[in-house]
Amino acid sequence: MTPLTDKAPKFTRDLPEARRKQLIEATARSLARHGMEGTTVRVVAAEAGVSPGLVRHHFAGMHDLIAETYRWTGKEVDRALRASLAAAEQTPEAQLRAFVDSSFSEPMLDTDLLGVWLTFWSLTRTDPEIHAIHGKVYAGYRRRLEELIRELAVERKLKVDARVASLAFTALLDGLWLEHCLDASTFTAREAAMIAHDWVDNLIAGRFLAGAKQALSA
Amino acid sequence: MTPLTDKAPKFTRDLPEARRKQLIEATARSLARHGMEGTTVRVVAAEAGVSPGLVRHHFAGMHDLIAETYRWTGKEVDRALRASLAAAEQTPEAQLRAFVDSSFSEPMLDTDLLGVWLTFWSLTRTDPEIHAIHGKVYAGYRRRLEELIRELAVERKLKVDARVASLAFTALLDGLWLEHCLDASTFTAREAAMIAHDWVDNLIAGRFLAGAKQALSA
DNA sequence: TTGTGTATTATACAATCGTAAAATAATGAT
DNA sequence: ATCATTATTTTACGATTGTATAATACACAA
Repeated sequence: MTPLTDKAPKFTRDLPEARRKQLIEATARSLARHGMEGTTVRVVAAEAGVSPGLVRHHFAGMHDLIAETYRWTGKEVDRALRASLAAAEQTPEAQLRAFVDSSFSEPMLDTDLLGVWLTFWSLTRTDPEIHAIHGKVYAGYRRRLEELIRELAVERKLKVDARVASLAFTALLDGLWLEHCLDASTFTAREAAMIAHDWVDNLIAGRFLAGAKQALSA
Repeated sequence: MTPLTDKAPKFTRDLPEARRKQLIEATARSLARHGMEGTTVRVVAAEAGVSPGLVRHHFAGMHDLIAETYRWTGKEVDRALRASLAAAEQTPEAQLRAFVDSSFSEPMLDTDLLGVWLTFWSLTRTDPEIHAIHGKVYAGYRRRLEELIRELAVERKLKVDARVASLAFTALLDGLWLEHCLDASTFTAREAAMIAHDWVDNLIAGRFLAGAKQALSA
């Protein structure tokens, strides 16, 4: 049974880049399934199918791996969003609609993503490095929305504070996304999308903060 | 220096109820400051000024203490909200406005509260007991809002789906609250309140899901 | 003042954590 | 075919985790 001449490798080597990616993806899966406390060096290694020691060979430590996983997840979400927008019609409204639709369909609806995101939000409060990453991720996230709303305002000749509108929009999307993923039994992804589209309807109709201008200087 | 007749007690006894409350509050502070991973039996005990062993004397275990802290925090938030509503005018609109205002002022704005809440949200995904508590807390939370919107609709003769409207409202509030507490530099609590009040404005004007009825049955 | 209950502390223990170091072996170059 | 590189595994260590148990001593009743 034991091969004499032919030897089966005990493990296969991989390029550092590829291995790092595998470990990052394993970390994301672990964070989603077991949370922060359940995500240990050994669990991640087992999930990736490698030995625990390999983690410290490719990353400075567990903390570094977590931070790197945040950066990767952020880029992944950004990539999915960007792809949806690219596939849609290149008008401000169509882009906003595409943003809504992709926010409430795969792979965004993956409840695992929320698990990962929640631990990052939680870490944001205590960890300065994670906090910095969070700032960058959300800055890009909102900058794009703000720009879309600004273009929409010009196109439709609307008087809207693009910054505040983008804040309201992201808050609504995040809130809907959060609560749907937390407990999908309360409302469907379709209802969430409907609510968000309705917000866009009102924005286009010039009904966002239409009568509250004086509240700003009050 | 050492007192001969007068003896200083090494510790003071307390009623189980009082001690449990102290430990729960210490747990909340620890969750806010150090997150889930940093909240250990010893840290909580130190925060409460008692010995680590006392935790297991009053609670079945660390997990039980966390769950109990969720129940307590949920009631505490509910109490603060209820007090604000009671102090406000007893009309549906005034009640909704009070709900908004108290959501973006002390003690709700306490960034520590978000820290606690985030760990609970995170636990909701993996822990069945925490998930059940979450369901109860949010059910009451939304039931009150749904009822207020229903009353508002009757009073103003509006055709609104109170259930969906309450979902949108809580999502907007939670999203604004979450993102403001995560990074207070992006927008102020006042702006958050302004956005939420604007949503109420549009609701009263009958502009919530005004043109999307057919989308429901599509 | 002397007991009695039990809240509280003190100590101990097995399990698991992140990390460090050495041993091994797969892979490409010579 | 042999070597050198280094990705990977293996083993080990100190620190910390939650929990269990025993010892202590506060508070109250008699």
